Amino acid sequence: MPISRPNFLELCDELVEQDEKVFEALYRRLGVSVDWKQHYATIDERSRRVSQRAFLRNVQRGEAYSQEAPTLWDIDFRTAVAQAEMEDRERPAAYHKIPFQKADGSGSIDIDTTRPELLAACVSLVAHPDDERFQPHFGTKVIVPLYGQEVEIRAHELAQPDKGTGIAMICTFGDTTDVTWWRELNLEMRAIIGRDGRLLPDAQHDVDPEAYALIAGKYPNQAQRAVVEQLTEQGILIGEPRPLQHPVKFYERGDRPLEIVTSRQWYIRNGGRNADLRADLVARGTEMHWHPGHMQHRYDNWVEGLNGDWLVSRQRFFGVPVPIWYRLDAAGEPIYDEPLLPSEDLLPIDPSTDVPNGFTADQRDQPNGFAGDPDILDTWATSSLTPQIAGHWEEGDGLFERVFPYDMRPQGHDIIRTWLFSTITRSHHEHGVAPWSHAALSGWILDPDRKKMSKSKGNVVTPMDLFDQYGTDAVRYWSASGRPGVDTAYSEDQMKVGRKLANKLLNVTKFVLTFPEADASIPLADAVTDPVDLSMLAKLDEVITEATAGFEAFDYARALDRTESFFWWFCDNYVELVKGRAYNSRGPEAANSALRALREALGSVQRLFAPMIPFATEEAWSWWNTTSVHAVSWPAPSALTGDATLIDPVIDTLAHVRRAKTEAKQSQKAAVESLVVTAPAALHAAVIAGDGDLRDAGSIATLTIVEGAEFSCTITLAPPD
RNA sequence: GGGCGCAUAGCUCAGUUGGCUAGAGCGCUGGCUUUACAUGCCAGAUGUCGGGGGUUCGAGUCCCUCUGUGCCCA
Repeated sequence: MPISRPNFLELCDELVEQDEKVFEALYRRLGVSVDWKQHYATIDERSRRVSQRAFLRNVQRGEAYSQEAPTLWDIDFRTAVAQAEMEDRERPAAYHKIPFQKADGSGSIDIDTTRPELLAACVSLVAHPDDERFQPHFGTKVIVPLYGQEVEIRAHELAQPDKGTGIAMICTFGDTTDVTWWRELNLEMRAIIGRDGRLLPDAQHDVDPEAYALIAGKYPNQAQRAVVEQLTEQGILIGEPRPLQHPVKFYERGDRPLEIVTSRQWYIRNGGRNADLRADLVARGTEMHWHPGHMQHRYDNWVEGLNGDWLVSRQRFFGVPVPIWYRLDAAGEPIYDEPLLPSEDLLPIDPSTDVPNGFTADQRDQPNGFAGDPDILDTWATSSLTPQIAGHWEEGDGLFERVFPYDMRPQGHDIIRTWLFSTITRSHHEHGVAPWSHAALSGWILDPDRKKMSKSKGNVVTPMDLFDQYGTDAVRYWSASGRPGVDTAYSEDQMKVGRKLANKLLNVTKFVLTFPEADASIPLADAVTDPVDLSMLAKLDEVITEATAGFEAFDYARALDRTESFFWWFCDNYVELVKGRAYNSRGPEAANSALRALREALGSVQRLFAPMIPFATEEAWSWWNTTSVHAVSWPAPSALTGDATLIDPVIDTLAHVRRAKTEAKQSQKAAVESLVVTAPAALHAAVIAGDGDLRDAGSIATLTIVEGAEFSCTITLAPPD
């Protein structure tokens, strides 16, 4: 059923609206804290306006241009494809050895080709200029088998002497090297493949029409069979075809090899044809910090390896229209050199329905009238403007001036060559700066076998089910434990660990809050007096410092790791150690020191964990605060005078006691008749400081300290009841 | 073929300018009904730090080389 572009866009908008709701629900569930009033869709009105405005500016400054040129073309999608969307795939092929008779009758020259079906498109033979085997032949002519056209033998450095027979045929066009040769050697055009992927119905000039009729209208692979059959029947083909594997260019979403057809397309200059611009864009990359740093190499390699400008027009329906019309001459042919541009205040426009200034609708597609550009801009041509779209560039509200250049672009490393590079290119052209100061590249989520997840493999896991099963915090915990830029294997085991962590946080909070609230009017430094408590807070200070440094270096995994290690130590050792004192075993002042320290640590830990496990921390925080944990300030070190290492021998002693009970298969509650700690004199003060807590935690009747070079404990358990 | 990574316990990984006996979690084994938590607690076993060479008083860490593996590009 035919449908107009506006109607099609309308249907797309409806679908987008539905999908947006699904995604918003997902992101809200994930706990992403963004301003939901600030959303946009890649194709909504503002995005179209910004995209068209930026493109028109590029056109006016000469950074965008249209050109009739050989273009990589997907015959199924019926559209041109940009360099960034191509990939090489190994495909079986076969060398066919074919002799070309010299035009002067002085013998023949053998060539090897994987595409004999393109003999009818042959425009030259080429060998390396230093190749002595062919030097005598340069400038002479040969006759193409079957089709009879005469072509000249040329020299070019890209010809590889060790490939095939060392001399290749140039066709318009078999591959991208053909395009280079064609351009640099100023060869004629003898194209035979059409946009539908079939061989054109009529033979090109100089090509024998009868021979060509046998392959006209066929797909290349069908034509190849026909040509090989002919070559064999006529005894031309030398030997059997020799199979080989070689890389063939595909559209990354396509199923059939790309062909090269000539068409008019829009390009944006990206340095692919200009070394100065290329150097400028590489320099933009050095203006930002890369996380991790080695990702910058990928950017540099990509920019330095570009071999053409950025093809931005696409022959598709859904997208931002190229905002251009063309005047038609008396014969109804477009005058491409003088495109008609809309004024910016009319944007966004659709040239298929809107009429350029000075024309009327009935002049559309009429001689001396106008025609709209039928193409759309590639999705990356709009995505490359996300800073401008999100920041309301030239939308009159002043937001852009406040947010641009941005602090950070977070994205996957697989789209450095597309999203990241194209964004830098547009920002360079439009604003003359790098669009942000930090690029944070995340790795991929791999399946448990460390394979990349993809729809085609069917190994994709969607998050919503995992949120239901393990809780959002658990999924976030797992994902935050993958270091920046490093691929992370999907692991439900890690999610279980995250679930345990969230649960532990809730429980320890509940426990600490069962104790009466200490008098908060007394400064922390005056209330926390016990060296054991001060030591714990000193350790916490180190953790806060390290976690903060981790975040500042974009290493959230490190921040999580340090916080988590401290937290489990805190629960299993510190809390167990001071529990008795908190229960008032040694009087209110001693208890108060522990209670203040416990709450201080809890408050910091909840804030340190808040970015990773936002829901459990918010819940736990709400039990004893009226604010949101996500709105309060980041924890700062307490800067008290504690010695972070003082508590270590105390915990070590407790571990010895626990081990003794475990080895005796006794409960940890079992009574200890006597504990003798042998320790170097330097550790005595620490053990003495922990004496009371140790007695409580270990149910120890008598604790004696003696001097000795090696730390050891002698434990006598009380006889069981 | 070029570029960039990775290789540490059965598994997933940490190990920041080289520095005591290489760590964690999971898993495994054994024990503990302990008044925040059995979604818990205590303890235990497991390593040629991929191979080789070099620098150094000292190398998982730095250099060279080889092997394996992954990504990007041609």
